[in-house]
Amino acid sequence: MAWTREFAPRWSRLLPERVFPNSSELDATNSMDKLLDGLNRAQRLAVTSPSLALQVLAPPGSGKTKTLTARVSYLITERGLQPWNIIVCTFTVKAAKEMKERIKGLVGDGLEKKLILGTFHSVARRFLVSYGNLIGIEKNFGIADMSDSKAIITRIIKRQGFSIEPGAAGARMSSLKAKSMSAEQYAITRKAAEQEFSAVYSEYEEALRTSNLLDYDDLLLRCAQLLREHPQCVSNIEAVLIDEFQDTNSVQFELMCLFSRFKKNVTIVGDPDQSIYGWRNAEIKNLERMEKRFPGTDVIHLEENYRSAGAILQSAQKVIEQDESRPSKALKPTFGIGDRPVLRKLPTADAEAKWLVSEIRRTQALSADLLKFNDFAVLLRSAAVSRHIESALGNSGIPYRMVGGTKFFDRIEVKMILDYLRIINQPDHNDALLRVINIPTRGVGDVTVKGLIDEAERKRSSLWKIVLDSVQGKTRSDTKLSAQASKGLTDLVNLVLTGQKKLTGKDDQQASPFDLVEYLIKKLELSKYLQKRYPDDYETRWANVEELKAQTADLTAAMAQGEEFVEEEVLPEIEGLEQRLINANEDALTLFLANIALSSEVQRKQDENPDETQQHVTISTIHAAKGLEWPVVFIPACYEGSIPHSRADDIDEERRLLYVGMTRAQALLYLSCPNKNSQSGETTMSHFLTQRGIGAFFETQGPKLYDDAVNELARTLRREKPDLKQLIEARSGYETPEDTHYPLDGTFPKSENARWDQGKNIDFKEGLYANKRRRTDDQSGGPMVPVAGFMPASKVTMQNPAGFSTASMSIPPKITTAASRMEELEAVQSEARLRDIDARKAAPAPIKRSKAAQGSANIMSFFGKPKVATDAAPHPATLTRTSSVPETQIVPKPPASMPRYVSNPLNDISNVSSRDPQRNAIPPTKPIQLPNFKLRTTPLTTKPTTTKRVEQDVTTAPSFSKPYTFLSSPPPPEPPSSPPDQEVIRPGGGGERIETFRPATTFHATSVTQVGNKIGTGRRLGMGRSFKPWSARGGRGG
DNA sequence: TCGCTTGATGTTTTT
DNA sequence: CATCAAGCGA
Ligand SMILES: Nc1ncnc2c1ncn2[C@@H]1O[C@H](COP(=O)(O)OP(=O)(O)OP(=O)(O)O)[C@@H](O)[C@H]1O
Repeated sequence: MAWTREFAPRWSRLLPERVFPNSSELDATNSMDKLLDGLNRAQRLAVTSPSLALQVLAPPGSGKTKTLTARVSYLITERGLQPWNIIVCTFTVKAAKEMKERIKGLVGDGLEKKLILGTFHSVARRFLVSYGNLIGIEKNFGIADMSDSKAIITRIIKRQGFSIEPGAAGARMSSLKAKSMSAEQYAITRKAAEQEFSAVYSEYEEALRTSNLLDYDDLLLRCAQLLREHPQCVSNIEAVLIDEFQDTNSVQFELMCLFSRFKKNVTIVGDPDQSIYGWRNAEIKNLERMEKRFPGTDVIHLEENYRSAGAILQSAQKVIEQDESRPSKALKPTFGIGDRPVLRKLPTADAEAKWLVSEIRRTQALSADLLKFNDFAVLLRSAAVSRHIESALGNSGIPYRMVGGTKFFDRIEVKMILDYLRIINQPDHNDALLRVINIPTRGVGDVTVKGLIDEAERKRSSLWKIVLDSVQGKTRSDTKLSAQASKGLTDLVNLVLTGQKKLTGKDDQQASPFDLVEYLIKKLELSKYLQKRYPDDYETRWANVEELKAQTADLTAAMAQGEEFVEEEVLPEIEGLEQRLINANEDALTLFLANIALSSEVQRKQDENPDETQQHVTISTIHAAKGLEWPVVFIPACYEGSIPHSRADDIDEERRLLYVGMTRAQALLYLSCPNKNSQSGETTMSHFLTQRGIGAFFETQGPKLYDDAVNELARTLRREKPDLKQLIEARSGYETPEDTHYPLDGTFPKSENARWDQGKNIDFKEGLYANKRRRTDDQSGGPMVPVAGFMPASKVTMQNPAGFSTASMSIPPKITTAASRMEELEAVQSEARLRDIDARKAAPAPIKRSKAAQGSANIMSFFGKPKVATDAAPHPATLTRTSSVPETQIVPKPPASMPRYVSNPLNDISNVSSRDPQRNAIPPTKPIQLPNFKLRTTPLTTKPTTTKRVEQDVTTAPSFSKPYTFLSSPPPPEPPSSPPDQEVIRPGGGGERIETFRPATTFHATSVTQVGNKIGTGRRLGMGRSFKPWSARGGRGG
């Protein structure tokens, strides 16, 4: 009996069959050739599997993502599914972008855009925008980002006089929400002790409601609710595909089920070993739950690894195996064994950074430039440890880009403008209003604000309404306003109302988001405000404002292109269901703001031929590196407390994190551990790397890179192997062809004193390190390689002007875009920094390093590339979608030469190109179909006022051509002759070396952009208090 | 009551 | 470097 049950539905669990390939047919079908090309047998089976529910479980580098991509294409081209009936969910925006690109390559331009593809959150948002009204969600709901949430929580706790910590409360609420436990439910089951928390939870939800906001969890929850109550919203969905399934939480799982409710066609790929989001309530259990929920789920395992050299896999395996609860699985290399990974000990974090740079230089040189900057990544447990590395890279002129860390849109000066936009878009956004109600200061102080808030609370109304009423005198406000407060609020109200009017104005009057930003900047006298508020910092901050302008301009231009933006926003039409129409300007603003909230990282697709100058080393958190790969990977700071992180509560997850990091490497992997961290605490190497026997899997120093090693490296990377003669030349011409500058035991070069060497964590390594230890003597202390960037530099990687462009780029004569403006401003800064350096040389007091910089981001990527309108076929009407894609359509060939390897996984991040003239020149706007939309033909042109302002600033600063000269000349910070020992920390000096300058291309997460390699180093380091030698501040130190 | 300065404080990972 | 509390002058 059981079997009938089981058997019967079996067939119904198969895909409707157009082609039902068996294995012999697999390679036969012609149109499928391209699809299956470059896939192994298991992958092909997965791609063409007739099962409705399919799990592809496989270790890193086995081509899961590739397989998923191919399956999407297969469903479209071979199974005849319409792309708009397919939902593809990824975990990050970056992954979504990349997948879209890959699918585009397989199914041809256009189709991929019609997929419902994005992160869970963005897909959920799309549904809520279209159908939210069905469950009482107002159309213009905003998204509460983390700072919104935190502000709300803090406010509640403060008002109630509770003692719980806002951060913890937030995390707990999120955790409850991720499990669909509402405030009401929680209130019922709560323990007495949790009363406070329960109250905060309820009030938080209430606050979100009043502000018409959804937080991240709400997006998922409410979407699930929508689909539960109105399943017809997904009645068209024929297939659902999920990437990185191991990182889904239970609401996401439910969403997946709901999406696939009708056809029950689900493909997921994942790897339990790579589950690193448990802290965000991801549940690996979902794998089993899926098997239960979709009886007959097929599981396919992929085994071969196509990414990494064998030795890397072995070491990674050795790490992950330490988790004993894990079923044993092997990683099967398809490449040669390669060089063994390196596990390197160094004296300090600073030395570690310098060593890292020297290894980049060395490997580049010895491989005769087989490796470009793009091929290197530095992966970190936490962004905080990036500083040494950033400055070391910067000091040697290596361009880099930082992913993660403080985000562009979180910078206060940017956030401030955004908050105003949000208020204009949605005045009831209490917290946005609260944040800027007195910024710039307009005479509305704490007391007034408090009074207004209380009143709002009492009347259960929004802050905006109270303010509006009291200003317009409709209500005799309960709060007495001082004359100045009253005036200030009136100004604010007028500002917002005018903004709204502009936004909704009719036809010609209608303002684009870009216009609005300009309007705000002008009306708020932002420049003046920033100057006053941040005198030392003004240039940077203003540059950020300019960047925001540029971003908005990009958006505006993209929308002027028309359809794409609407297309990505709208869902397919479903009979009998009304969908909210999208097209007006207001929606553009809403979408713009939403995308900012949903993009921890935004990136732009890089042009096909990234020219050399865009090359950069990537610095990223391990989390953000998931799913990516690089030829050479460094994982510094492998000590207890960093990885596993001291605050982590799941050690296994930390181990997996290390595993994920290690498996990003294709050819070379370096782990390293400083004996002292930057807080000058002594460190113990991560116990993941000190297990018995693991030492055998690592080398203690960087690879020697003789020619056969380089050749193998080339093979692993599927690149052409360098000429032998070149290799020999490179080697003989290189000063330090071996990684021997730093003693292998982690002591300082030439220093006999090894007092930190005491005991505990060396015992087992003793054997390993013992015989090599005295090698130290050979080190006559040759010049540190990192400095090479400053040298005349004929030897080292001179192919790469990029490394030096930081220093030598010149500012293009007369461009008036925000971006170029910014470059000038940055130049001013470097000038300032120079003065700083001089000052410090004069008075060499130890200076504390200050924290890293900002980045910028490009929101544009959400709207597609602002390409010049080409001969593109006229788009079918986007709002009413008929099946505009003939099934017979033959899939266009992919770009003839799909490179066999993906040389740079992060290509898509780049933007540098985006700042190119091409981009700066606003694409010729072709008339759009959207009736309501006002065209801007020259959005990027700086307004005269701005220009003047900036020019003034520039002229008050000394000529800025100087810094560049400086940067490309011999290293100033320390006498070039100074032996390496100089960097030894003087006991009691408290000091690390003084930073010389803040490297050029710091990009943060979000950051994708332009500030690019072109800028003469914008960000400052070591500025902080010490910066401003000429200012009144000086005296303190002595 | 507001605006500004000063000093003390603190830092995982991200949709 | 950002945030926050405390304190002072207007
Ligand atoms: N059959 C194959 N032949 C050659 N190369 C392949 C094959 N399958 C995948 N690759 C390559 O292997 C690399 C890893 O692929 P992919 O990113 O899809 O792996 P993954 O399983 O998703 O990895 P991760 O779990 O780390 O995200 C890519 O460079 C991809 O092009």
